[in-house]
Amino acid sequence: MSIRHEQKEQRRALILQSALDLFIRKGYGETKVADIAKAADMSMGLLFHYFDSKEKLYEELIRIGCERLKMDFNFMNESPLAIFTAAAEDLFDMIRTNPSAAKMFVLMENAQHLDSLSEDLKEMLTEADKLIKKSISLIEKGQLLGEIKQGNAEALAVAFWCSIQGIAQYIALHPETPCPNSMWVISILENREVE
Amino acid sequence: MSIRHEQKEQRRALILQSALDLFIRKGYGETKVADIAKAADMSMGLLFHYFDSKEKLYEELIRIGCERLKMDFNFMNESPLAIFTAAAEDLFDMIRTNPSAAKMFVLMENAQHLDSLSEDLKEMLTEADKLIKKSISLIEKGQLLGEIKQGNAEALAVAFWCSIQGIAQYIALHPETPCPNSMWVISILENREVE
DNA sequence: ATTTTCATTGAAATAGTATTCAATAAAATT
DNA sequence: AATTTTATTGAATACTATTTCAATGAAAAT
Repeated sequence: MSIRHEQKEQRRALILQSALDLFIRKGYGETKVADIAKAADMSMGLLFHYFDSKEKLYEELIRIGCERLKMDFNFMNESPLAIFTAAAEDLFDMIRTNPSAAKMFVLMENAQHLDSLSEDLKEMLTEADKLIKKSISLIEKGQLLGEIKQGNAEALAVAFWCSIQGIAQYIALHPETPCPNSMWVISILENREVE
Repeated sequence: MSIRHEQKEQRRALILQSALDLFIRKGYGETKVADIAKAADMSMGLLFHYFDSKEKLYEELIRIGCERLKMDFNFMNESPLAIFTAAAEDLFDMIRTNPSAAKMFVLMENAQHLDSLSEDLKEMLTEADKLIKKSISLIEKGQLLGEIKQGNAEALAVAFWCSIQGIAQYIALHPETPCPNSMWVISILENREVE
């Protein structure tokens, strides 16, 4: 059980990789099974030997994405701005060093708006929105401390997370581009008034 | 020639509006003509009375988007940072006041990665990338003047424009959310070192 | 009032895609 | 070496989505 077993894993991985790239470039619906098979250099028939359906393949990708991208930022002892700084650094490191992680990031975002998705998967995916909601109170705390600039806390949270999202998306689609510095998005939050 | 003529315009507008919303939420491929017809409360047959095909409908939206969103930032006399500030203000005003403009913004971004699109439309759409390229020299100028922080100019341009893109996308999909302040994304570029 | 035009529909035709399957070749097991 | 298992393909099938069309009714023109 060696040659076959190894090849099986490799092929599965190749399919997943090709599909991920196509899904984030063209979207789920415009990506045809034929496209994926072609990108992975195999017949459509064989692809269905590895995955029951296009949807199952997609769901597998989301499951992998959930694994990799799960991150809580619950360092209760640190200051709010330090928590955001650490989170941004982690994400940008991931985006910079691991191209497929950046792609995953985009996939997860896109998947949220897809109707035909099993309920348990949808639940996993509402993370992003929760991230914004969870940030609000942290931002308010930082504003009291004078670390974070004044303004509507929800709008600040949206600005911060969506900037990262937008940048991740660009880097995922244009991997050769120099990756921005994580501190640059921190300046969205940072209060630079002199007290 | 009044009742019919008015209704015709209204229906066309309603189709375009419904389609735009669906396209940015679900993507082109996952949006079925049946969905659009249902959202616009008419039969599929009638939809095809107004538009020759799903693709033509999509192209019409892009054409409208190009009209509305065309903007050069060629104020050669102003300082680089002032130019970026003005551009960000314009865009955020648009996003804040006109929900369908925000949606257009997202549509245009998504459309770039769509294969099946006539060449002339594709050409109109490469704007966004050009925007980043055009910004680079302006950023370098600002860095020399000390207005804009140090760092790779292309990466700064990506950070700036993609942040706006990410925020616009979120607001388009969640119109009830409070809109971030345009100055917040300017702080991505702004140099706050004391000279 | 009659005719013409056109908005509208639902169903039928067409086209496009996902999925299955029977046949084959190659690897593993006996 | 013979047998079983499984990877692989290309064609057949089932399914889904788009597009066309003939029929109907309502507005406009005569």
